[in-house]
Amino acid sequence: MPVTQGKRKSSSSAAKAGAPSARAEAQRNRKRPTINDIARLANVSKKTVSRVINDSPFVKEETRKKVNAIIHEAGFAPDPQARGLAFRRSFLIGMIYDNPSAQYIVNMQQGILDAMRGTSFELVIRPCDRGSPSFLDDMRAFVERQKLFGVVLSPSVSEDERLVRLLDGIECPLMRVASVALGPPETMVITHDYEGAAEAARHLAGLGHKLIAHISGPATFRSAHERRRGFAEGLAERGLTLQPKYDLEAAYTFESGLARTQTLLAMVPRPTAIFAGNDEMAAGAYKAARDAGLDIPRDLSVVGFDDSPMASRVWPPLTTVRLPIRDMGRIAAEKLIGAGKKGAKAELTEVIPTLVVRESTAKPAA
Amino acid sequence: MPVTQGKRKSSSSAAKAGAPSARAEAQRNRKRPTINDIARLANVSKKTVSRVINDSPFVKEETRKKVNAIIHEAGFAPDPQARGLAFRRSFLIGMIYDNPSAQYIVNMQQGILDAMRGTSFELVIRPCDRGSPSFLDDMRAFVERQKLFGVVLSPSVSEDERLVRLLDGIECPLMRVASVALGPPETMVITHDYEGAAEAARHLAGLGHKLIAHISGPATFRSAHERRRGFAEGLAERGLTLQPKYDLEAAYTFESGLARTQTLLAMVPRPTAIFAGNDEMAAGAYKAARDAGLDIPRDLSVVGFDDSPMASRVWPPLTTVRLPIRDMGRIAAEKLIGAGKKGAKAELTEVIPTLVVRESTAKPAA
DNA sequence: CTGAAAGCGCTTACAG
DNA sequence: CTGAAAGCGCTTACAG
Repeated sequence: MPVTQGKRKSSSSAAKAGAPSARAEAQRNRKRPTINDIARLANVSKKTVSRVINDSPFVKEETRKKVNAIIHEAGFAPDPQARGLAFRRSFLIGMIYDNPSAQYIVNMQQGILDAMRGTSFELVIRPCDRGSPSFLDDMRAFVERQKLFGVVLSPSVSEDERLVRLLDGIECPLMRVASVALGPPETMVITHDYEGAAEAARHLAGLGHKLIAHISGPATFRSAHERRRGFAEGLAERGLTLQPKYDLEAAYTFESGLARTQTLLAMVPRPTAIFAGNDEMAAGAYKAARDAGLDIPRDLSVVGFDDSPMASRVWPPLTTVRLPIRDMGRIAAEKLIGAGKKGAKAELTEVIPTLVVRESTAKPAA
Repeated sequence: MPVTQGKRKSSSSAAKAGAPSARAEAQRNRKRPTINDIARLANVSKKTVSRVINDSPFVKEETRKKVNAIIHEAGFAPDPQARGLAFRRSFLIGMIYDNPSAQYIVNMQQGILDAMRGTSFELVIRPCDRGSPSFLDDMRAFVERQKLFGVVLSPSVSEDERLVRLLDGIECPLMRVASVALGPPETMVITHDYEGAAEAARHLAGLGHKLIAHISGPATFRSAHERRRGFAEGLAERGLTLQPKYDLEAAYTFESGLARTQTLLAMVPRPTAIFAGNDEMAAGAYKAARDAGLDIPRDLSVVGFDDSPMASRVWPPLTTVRLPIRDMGRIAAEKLIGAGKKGAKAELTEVIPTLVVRESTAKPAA
C-alpha cells in the first residue's frame, strides 16, 4: 500500500490540480471555511446557505446548485457544535447499555455506526448500572447536558420503565431493542427471542428427545421469559411439555449454568437434552457434563442462545440460536434518524433469530 | 428496588425539601439554567462565573465559594456545545480502532470511560479500515469536523504512521496504545507484549519442553513481532532456541491457527508445545490436536495470548497471557485529559502482561 | 481580582 | 424564494 509522504497538510482532494478560486481561498486561509465564506463566494446570504445545508424546499433549484457547487469545491462542512447550539440539540446519538456480552455490544455499535455512515451524526457510548442509586440522575445528566439527538437502549436496560419515563419526560427520542413489544412500535426493535427458542425446541423434539430441560436467565430479564415461553411452546407443538422440575432459573453466567446442569444431571430420570438461555450457560453445561464423564452429544444434547464467537470454538461446536444483532443496531439507528424526516414509513421493526445447528445435538441414546 | 413513580419531571435532588431561591427559580423556568442565570443570582459577571467553571486562579476565594454554591444549588452545568464553540475545541474524545477482538474493544472503551467519569468529556467511537482508500480522508474529516479534544488509537491502527502524521499536522492530541514505543513517551501507552511472551517461554521451558513451536500473528502487526521476540528471548534464557521450522506466521484467526497447527503436528519430530500469538489461534490449535487424536496437555501443551473469555471456557482451560486492557484504556485517557493541565507528571505509561497458568500446559510425555 | 464588548458558526423568528 | 437582525451559551482578548 503506497504511503502518502511529505504532504501532511494537504487533503487528497485539495491536492488535485487546477484548484478554482474557492479552493484557492481555502488554501490561503489555512482554516476550514465557514458558512460566511460560502455565502460570500456564492453571492447569497448565509441564511440561504443554511437552507441548502438543511435541505429546505424554499430554495430555487438554480441557487441550490450554485451553492452546493461552492460547498463542494471549498470542502465546506458545517460545524456540528455551532449547528447544535443554534438547533438546541446535538448531532450525537447515545447508546446506553448494560449487557455483559462484549460481542453483543460491539455488534450493536457496529450496526448503529452502519446507519450513521454518511450522516453528520456521531455515536457516544454509555454503559450503565441499573442498580446504582444515581442511575436515573446520571442518565438524565448525560442526555440533557449533551442535548442528545436520541438514544438507543439495548437489553436489559431497554426494559427499564423508569428510564423510559425519564427520557419521555425530557423529550429525548429513544429506540428500545427488546425481545417483546414494551412500547409504541415506532420506539421498538423487537427480536422475537420467542421464535428462536421455539426453533430450538422443535429441533430437540425432532431428534427424538423427551426428557428435555431448560436453564433460563434471571427473571429480571425479559428475554429469559420470552425464551422459556417460546421453548415451552415449541415443545407443546410436538406434544411435549416442559416439566417444572426440569426448568431451572440461573443467571446467564458460566458458573450458574455449571451449577444448574450439575443439579439436572443428578436427577432421575436424567434429562437427555438441555436448552440453555445463552451460550455462557451452555459452556457451563459442557463443563458439568465433562466432569460427570458424559459425552456431548452422545449422552447429552446442548443448545445455547446468542451464537457468540465461543460457540464455534468449544468442542463440540455448539448448536445455538443466532440473533442478527448488527442489523438490530442498524435498524434502531435508522429509525431514530429517520423519525425526524418526512417519509418516516413504518419500517421493518422485527427481527427473527435463526437456529444454527452444529455438533452438540444428536438423537438421544437408545 | 423501589421505583420512583409519578415524579417524572423532578430530579432526585430537586425533590428535596426547602429549596432555596436559586432552585426555586430553576423550577419556575422549567429549563436548565445558563451562565447568565448564575451570574445574575451570584451578582457577578458571567465572565467571573466562567472563571470559576474553568478553575481560573484569578478569582477571590470568597467569590469562588459563593458562585460555586449557586451553581450547585441551581444544578447548573455548562453547555458543552457552547463551550466547545467558544473554545474552538469539543469535549469529545475519539477512540479509533480496527482490532477484531470484541472483548479488547469493549475493555478499552471501559477503561477510557473510567478515566472520563466525573469529567465533562464524552467518548465517541470510530472503527476504521486501514486498507480503505478513503481511510486518511475519513479520519481527517472525523477529527476536524468534531474538533476532537484528542484521540486514543488502539492496535493495530496505533501503528499507522500516516495517521499519526496526519493528526500531528492538524494538531490533534493523540495517545497510542502499542506493544513498543513508536513515538514520544507522552503519546504512548506501552504494553510490553515482549515480557508476556517471555513469561510463556519460561513457563514452557520450566516444564521441560524442548521441541517448542510458535504460531505468530501477521507480520503487519507490531505485536506479532514483539511476541515472537519475547518468546525467543525467554527460550534463550533457558538455553533453548526457537527453530525457524517451528516458527510459523499466521493471521490471528481461528482458521489460521488450525492450519498451522496441522502443519506442526505433521512434522518429525513433532513439537510438544505450542505458543500461539493469541487465544483465537490457540483455539484453532485445540481443534487440530483433537482432530489428530492428541490430548491436551498430555500430548501437546498450548499457551495463548489475550486471556479472552473463551480461554477459560474451552476444555481444558487455556494457559494464556493477560493484558490489563481496561487499565491501558484508562491510562491513555488520563494522559490525554491531563496533558492540558498543569501537573502533567510523567505518569506510569507502561503495562506488564501476566501469565495465567491453567490446564493446557504440562510436562512433555516421557 | 473583575467586567463590558465582541465573537465562535450556525439557526430561528420576522420581514419582504 | 431570499435576507438582515437577533440569539443559542459560552470564551477570548482587552481594559481597568
